[in-house]
Amino acid sequence: MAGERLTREYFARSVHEIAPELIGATLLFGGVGGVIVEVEAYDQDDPASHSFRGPTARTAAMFGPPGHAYVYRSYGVHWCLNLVCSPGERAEAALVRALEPTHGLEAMRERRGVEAARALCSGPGKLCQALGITRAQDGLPLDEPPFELLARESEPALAVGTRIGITRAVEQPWRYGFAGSPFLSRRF
DNA sequence: CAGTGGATGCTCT
DNA sequence: GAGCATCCACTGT
Repeated sequence: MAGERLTREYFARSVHEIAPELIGATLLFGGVGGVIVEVEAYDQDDPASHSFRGPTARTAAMFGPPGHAYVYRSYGVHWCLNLVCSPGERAEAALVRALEPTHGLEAMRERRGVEAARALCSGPGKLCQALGITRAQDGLPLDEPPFELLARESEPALAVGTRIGITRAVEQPWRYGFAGSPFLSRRF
């Protein structure tokens, strides 16, 4: 299921190439995690992207080197994890929206306070809570512990749709998913 | 099921 | 001071 490690060099390309390839990859944090089944792409010319208006204190990691984490707080309550991509000088990122839990299910259940496997990581806020990811991981490299990111070994059936929870550039088809997975945040 | 609204904190205008 | 890349509980079918 899990292939070779995705290095920071891997992320030195456009998010529009990388995001669909991430479906089926394995993401672990401290040995806990699973298979990425849903991501969204955000580029710098995108009004919905945090990098659209240029660098700020919050978005510094998104303007940093690719292959690192960009973690931000959402609605004052949740954390959301992005994988920073960059073709040259552009600040782009893939928002990890859902995992199929495969490693450390009991740790996830404790942190989430729910039992059902499909409720553990079926949303960007949920998966950060399940894995224990917070602002403390903002800017950390993805190719070193406690992160572990492994390429997929086979190509899954890909679902494509519009992004969720945004108010600008709503029509861009930059949401990618593992077609038919029961672990998505929403059906396509 | 579908739709609504509250919680909550921080960033940027 | 508004608005937000969310989640959950609650309502009404």
